[in-house]
Amino acid sequence: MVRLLVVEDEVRLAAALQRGLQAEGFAVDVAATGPAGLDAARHGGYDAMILDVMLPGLSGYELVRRLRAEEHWLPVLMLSAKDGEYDQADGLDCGADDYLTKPFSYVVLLARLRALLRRGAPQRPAVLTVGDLRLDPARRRVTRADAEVALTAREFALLDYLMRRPGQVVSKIELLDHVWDASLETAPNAVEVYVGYLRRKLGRDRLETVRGAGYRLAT
Amino acid sequence: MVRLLVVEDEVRLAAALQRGLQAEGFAVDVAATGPAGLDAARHGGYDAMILDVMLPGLSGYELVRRLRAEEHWLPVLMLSAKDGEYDQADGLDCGADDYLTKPFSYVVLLARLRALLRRGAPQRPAVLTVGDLRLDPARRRVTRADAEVALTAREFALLDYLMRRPGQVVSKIELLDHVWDASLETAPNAVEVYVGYLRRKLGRDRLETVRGAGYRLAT
DNA sequence: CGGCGTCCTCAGCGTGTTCACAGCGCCGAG
DNA sequence: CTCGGCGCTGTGAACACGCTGAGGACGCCG
Repeated sequence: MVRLLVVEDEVRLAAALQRGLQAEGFAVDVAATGPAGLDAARHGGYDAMILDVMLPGLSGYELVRRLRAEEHWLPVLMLSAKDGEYDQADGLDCGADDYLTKPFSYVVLLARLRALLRRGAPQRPAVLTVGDLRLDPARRRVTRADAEVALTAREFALLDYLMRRPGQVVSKIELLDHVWDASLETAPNAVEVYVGYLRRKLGRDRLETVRGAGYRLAT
Repeated sequence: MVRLLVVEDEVRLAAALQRGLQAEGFAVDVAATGPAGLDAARHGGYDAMILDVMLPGLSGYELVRRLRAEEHWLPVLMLSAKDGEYDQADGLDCGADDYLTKPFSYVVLLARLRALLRRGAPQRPAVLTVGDLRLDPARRRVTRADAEVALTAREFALLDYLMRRPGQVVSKIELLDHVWDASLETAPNAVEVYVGYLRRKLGRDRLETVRGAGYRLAT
């Protein structure tokens, strides 16, 4: 499953992109602001990003620059209403991999996107990393300090969810909603049980419990 | 009808903005000082605010910070003569949604404003900061002078409520209503007890008691 | 059909949290 | 100075929360 991040503040365009790309078989997440996009790109384990230049909070240019400065090599396809030579040059200079001006043909977008994915990013780690924990969503593999850890489906889903929110407190209800899908039918105790399993396999202190609030993955 | 609030003390610029934006079909009110702007933003039911940083009475940074602390999520476009990266970062950290440096192009202002309105009000609870106290709701972490402070659920909720109203006197009844949810069943003494706990952990002089009225978080 | 792995419930236990209580100190009024 | 009221705090008991081992239900595979 190829995972894409669309950073676009115009709601209709974002929704259209999401629908279209999902129909092509991509998993698509959308961020609506510069800061939100930067954060998602940092931690989300995406295969590529489609990035608008005009964003609230942080421009697309600045977003790519910061991303590259932090040595994230995620392929970036920039979208812009401007079409001056200078603007394109600016975008590419900032570290984008390709540049498309609005209005653009959807077919062209798809073609360029595929080209980008084919090319890939040389140094790209398509895995989530937190401390010495690594989780590869595609291969469904988890390693801790380079040693493989065998997880069941549920354990994997739980760890996956937590690793996408490192350092944040996640409530049991939230976990039931997103990892279990059926919060009403499952007792919150199930979460405690599975946190226990993960702790046994990953180390006692990786998962902090915040009494009365939820759990937090230590960064 | 889209309603805008312009907070700008420079009369000529304020008038020019008002005229220009009205010509675009917006309803525009102007406030000339920080306190007046804060008050208008609180109670005016505006769709967005254009906010100068340099203001008499209360800086634009501080204004946004207070607004966000009170959980008003009105889109804010900041205007500033400074253009250092740090100033921008400061503005955005305080909770502004976009930032424009003077002198700015009127067309750019309009475009950004529209982008802001398109997106609507953000649901972004940033970190609360009062003095050297920092409270991060998402991570559920509290630090005092960069040292982490461990709080129980109740202590955290109490501090959270007070930090959203820095410098204001909050009565025990109000605290029982909002932090305890069951004011009838709990004695007001519980508040005194927990204020005591917080004082022990955060420092004696952070929480002032206003005899006969309530408590106030020192700014 | 039996063995196996996974998922989840259940009940008991330890522990941290919450809060009532009561005595005391401080502050302001008279 | 005295007195009353308000707020502070140490003590302790009830309680809620989260952890864990045991085990039942279910599906899968030989």
